Amino acid sequence: MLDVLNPLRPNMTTYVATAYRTHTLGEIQSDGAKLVGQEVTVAGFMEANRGKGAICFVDLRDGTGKTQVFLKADNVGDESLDMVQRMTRESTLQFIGTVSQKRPPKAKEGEPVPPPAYEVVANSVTVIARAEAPLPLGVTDTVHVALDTRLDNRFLDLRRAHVAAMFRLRGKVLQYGREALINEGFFETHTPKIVATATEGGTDLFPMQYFDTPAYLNQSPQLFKQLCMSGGLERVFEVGPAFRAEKHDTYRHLNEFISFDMECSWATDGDVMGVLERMIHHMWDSVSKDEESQQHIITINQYRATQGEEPVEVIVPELPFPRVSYCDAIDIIKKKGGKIEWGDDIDAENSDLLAEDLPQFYFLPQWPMELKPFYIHHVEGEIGSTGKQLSRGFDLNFGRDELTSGGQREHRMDVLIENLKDMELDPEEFEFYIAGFRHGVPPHAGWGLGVERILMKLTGAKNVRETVLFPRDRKRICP
RNA sequence: GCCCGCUUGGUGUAGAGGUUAUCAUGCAGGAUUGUCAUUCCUGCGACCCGGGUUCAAUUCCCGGAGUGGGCGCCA
Repeated sequence: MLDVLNPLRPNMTTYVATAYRTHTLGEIQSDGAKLVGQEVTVAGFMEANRGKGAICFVDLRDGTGKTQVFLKADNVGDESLDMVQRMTRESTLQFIGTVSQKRPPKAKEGEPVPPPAYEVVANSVTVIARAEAPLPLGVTDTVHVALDTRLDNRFLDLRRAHVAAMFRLRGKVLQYGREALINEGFFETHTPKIVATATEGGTDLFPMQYFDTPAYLNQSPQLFKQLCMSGGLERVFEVGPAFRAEKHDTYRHLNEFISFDMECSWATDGDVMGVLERMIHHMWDSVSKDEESQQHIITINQYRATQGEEPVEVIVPELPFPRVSYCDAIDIIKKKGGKIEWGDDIDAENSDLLAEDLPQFYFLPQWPMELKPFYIHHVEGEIGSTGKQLSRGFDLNFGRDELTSGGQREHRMDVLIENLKDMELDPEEFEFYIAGFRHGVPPHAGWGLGVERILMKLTGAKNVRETVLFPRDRKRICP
C-alpha cells in the first residue's frame, strides 16, 4: 500500500517517501530538538569521514542539508566501522541510528556558545553505492575547477553546493516569471520545435529529417505565437527551447537555449515593455524576499568568497526601467568617442560605453526599421535624425548584454509583404505565416527573453554555460 | 569564420634548454583527537600528440588536436 502522507509527520501536506529514509538530513537539523532519542533512517552522500580508531565521524549530505553521523565500534561492530573508515568520498550510504545533540565544540572564553546541533549516532550502516576513486573533480574542495572539466562531469559538479544553488534558483526565477505573467492574464502555451521553413530568415537553422521531408529545429516561437494572436488567444506565453546553428563561441551564446516568450493582442511596444519590467521586478523582488532563494544566494556567495570573488547582490530594480531610444543611444556613444553612425547596430564595444552610465536594466526602444526583422511594426512619420523610418522594436539590456528583444508586430498584411520584399525575403516561403493575416489580426506586441542570460545577471555567472545543466555549444553535444 | 592565449600528478597551478619538476587540494599509511577549516609525520601521483633544431627538448621552432578569451551575429 502506498503511503500517501508520511505517518511520522501528520502535519506534512506533501508526499514523503519513506522507503529509504524516514527523515531528511535537513529535518534532523531543523527538528533535532524534537527528534532526540528517536530512531531514524537517513541516507546521502558521504562528504568526508574522520577518525581512524574505535570511533568515526561521517559528514553525510542529501538534497536538504548535512548531518554528522557518529559511529562507535561498540554500536556498529568492528567490521562496519572499518568499512566506513575505508569508504571513498561521495559514496552513497544509509544509516539507522538515534538522533542526539552533538557535544558542543570547545568554545574559547568570551566567545558565544554556538546553537545546539544534532547528529545521528549510528547503530547500523548500509552501503548503497561505493564511489569510485579518485573523483574527477572534488565536490567539497576549494580548488578551482575549469568549466570544461565541470561540464564533462556535470553529475558530480551538481553535487557542489553553489552549483546546486544555481539550478534551484533557476527554477525559482522561472516560477516567478510565470507568476507575474499569469497575474497579468497570460496563459502558458507551446509551439512546435520542428518546422518546415526558415522561420525568420537570416539565422542558420539545424536541418533535420522529418520522415521523407527536410525540416528544421525552430529558432524562435515568434511566428507561431503571432498566429495565436490571429486566433484570438490574446495573451500567451511560452517557456521553451530555441535552436540556432550559429558558430558563435562566447560567454553569452548557446546553440540551444530557453526562450521566455510572450505575445499580447491590442497592445503596443510600450505596453509589453511594461509587462516585461514588471515581470523582472517580480523575479528580483521575490528572490530578495524568499528565504530559500536568499539561502541560494548566500551559498553562491560563500563559494565566491573562496575564489576571491565579490559577492553578488540582488538589487531590486526600480520601476520604470530607464528608456534610452536608439537615437539617444547613438548620441551618447558619439559623445563618449565611440565609432558609430546612425543606422549601425550597437556592437559590443559601444555597448560597453552605454553600460558605463547604465550598469543595470534599461530599454533601447525605437530602432531603425532596417535593423529589425520584417515582422516589426512601424508608424509612418516616426523617423530618425537622418530621416529614416523608425520601428516599434526594442531591446532590453543589462549593462552591456542584451537580454530581450521585442516590439510591436506588423498586423497589416500588405505592409508585412512589402517588408518581406524590402528585406529580400520571398513572401511565398512565409505563406503559412501570411495566411494567418488574411482574415485579420489584432494589433499586437511581444518579446522573447533569454532565460540563461537573465540568470547570469542574477547569479553573477560569468559564462552562460554555468546556468544550463547540459549546455549545447559549438563544441559540446555530450553529455 | 577571424584574432589572441593556454595545454605540467585525479583536480587546480609554479617553473627551468641539462641534475631529485613547485605548491595547494586529493589519495594511501601512521600518530593524536567526540572530531567538526583538526593538527602532525611518512609516502603516492604529472610535463597533450607528431615532426624539427640541439650533445641534450617537458622547455625553443613548425604542424595537429584539445581548450580558454575577444569579435562578428544574436537571446
